[in-house]
Amino acid sequence: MTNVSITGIKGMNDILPGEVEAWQFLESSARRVFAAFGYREIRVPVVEKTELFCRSIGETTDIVEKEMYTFADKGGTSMTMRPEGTAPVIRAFIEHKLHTLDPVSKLYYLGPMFRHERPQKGRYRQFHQIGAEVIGLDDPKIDAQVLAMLSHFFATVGIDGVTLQINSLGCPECRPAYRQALLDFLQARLGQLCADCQRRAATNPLRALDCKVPGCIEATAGAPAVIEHLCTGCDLHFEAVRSHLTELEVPYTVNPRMVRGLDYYTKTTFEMVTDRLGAQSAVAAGGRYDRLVADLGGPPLPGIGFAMGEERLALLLGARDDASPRPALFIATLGVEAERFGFRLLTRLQRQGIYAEMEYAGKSLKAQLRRADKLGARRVLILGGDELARGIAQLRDMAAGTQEEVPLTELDARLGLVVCD
RNA sequence: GUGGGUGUAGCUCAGCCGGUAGAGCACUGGAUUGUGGCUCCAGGUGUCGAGGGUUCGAACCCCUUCACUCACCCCA
Repeated sequence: MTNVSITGIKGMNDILPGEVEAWQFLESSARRVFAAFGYREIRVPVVEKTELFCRSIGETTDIVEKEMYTFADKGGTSMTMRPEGTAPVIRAFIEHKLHTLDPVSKLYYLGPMFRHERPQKGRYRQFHQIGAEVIGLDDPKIDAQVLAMLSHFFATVGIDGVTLQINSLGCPECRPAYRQALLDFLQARLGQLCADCQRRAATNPLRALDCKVPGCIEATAGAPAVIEHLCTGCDLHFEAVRSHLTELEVPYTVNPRMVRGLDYYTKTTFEMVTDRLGAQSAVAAGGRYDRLVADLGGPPLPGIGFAMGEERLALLLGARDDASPRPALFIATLGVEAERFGFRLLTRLQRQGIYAEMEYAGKSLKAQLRRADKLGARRVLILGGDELARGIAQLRDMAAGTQEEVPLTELDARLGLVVCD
């Protein structure tokens, strides 16, 4: 209201008490699930040299072309707030030669990412991802295992209504031929395509397959699919992934039109999609990147990974029961003496890990009880001048509405306090 | 970057055809000078998002601007 107050930055949100519990639940669930599959956490900086993202994500992607928070530091180096997590993780992997410790690295990370886009539902400028990467294996079994883990995570946190879609993008061997086939197909129907798709035909023909304009969906209905143009190696790999998914009873559908926004993907790609997020459909996405480690100057190791959007997960989790903590004891006092006694007792309880509250503003007993009720306190200790004089306190059970007199000498035992302080 | 919607009390919102604001919830106090929930009573701060214009008079009409929001593009 006051026009002088400082507000937060557009698209960068505060996560308040009441919301943060869902985030903690998602993060602890992810840690537990990932640990069981052998992943270890890695923490990397939020800022990297700009070049890292240009080289990994691709110079001509939207992310690199117009969505990065890039600035020059005081030495003049171009720095960028990370728009995704895989590139920094691979950079760290290479820099610390993690492949010399173990031929296979399974890593996970979580934290904020930054993209300068126009915010909307499920899409923010600072958003948070939970991601995992496996480096050093190209066996289709690991593709299936990654998907099994992802799918299990959703089951664990209780998010349903999501579907796993998979596709294969081929490799540098089979992709050029496919790209040409698609290009020929689109060129022949250019007139039927929307303006955006006509542009895409020139820049990124795969995107035309993803267009939502009815005319384009119709025009591209018979377009060649990547998975029909895979080379033998990629085809065998994809078939093996599929059969392993069936063995592991991971439900999935093949979406031959699935497209990636980052250039480094090869072979298997996948998304966890939903129709409950407004215009956003992907809650998690990832794929194989068999060239990336080498492209960034590391050993020629294959990799596969995914990232989940934490805001999107939280939206799907929906409003959960308010888990605000309830005090085990509320201390209500009347008079200076009693207040002093109560304040000491309060601190002793808190030091022993027992959540206790009291009123600090010297209000009426009625007001104190009202606050105790609002906080959901299970019991209230009532201490007035009368009680102090008699060496007792009233211990009230809020749910039952009953109370009893407890001698002060027995108070510690009744409140579960260890006797020596 | 482009388009739509919405801005009125702490929150959710009402406010007709222009006559300078209301309800519910929440909060505080009281009914009960020391006993919560239920009930009843009382209590109010709004620069009506901001700036300008039309008018005797604007929350309402016009213009501009900002914020939020949804969607396009694109993506987790």
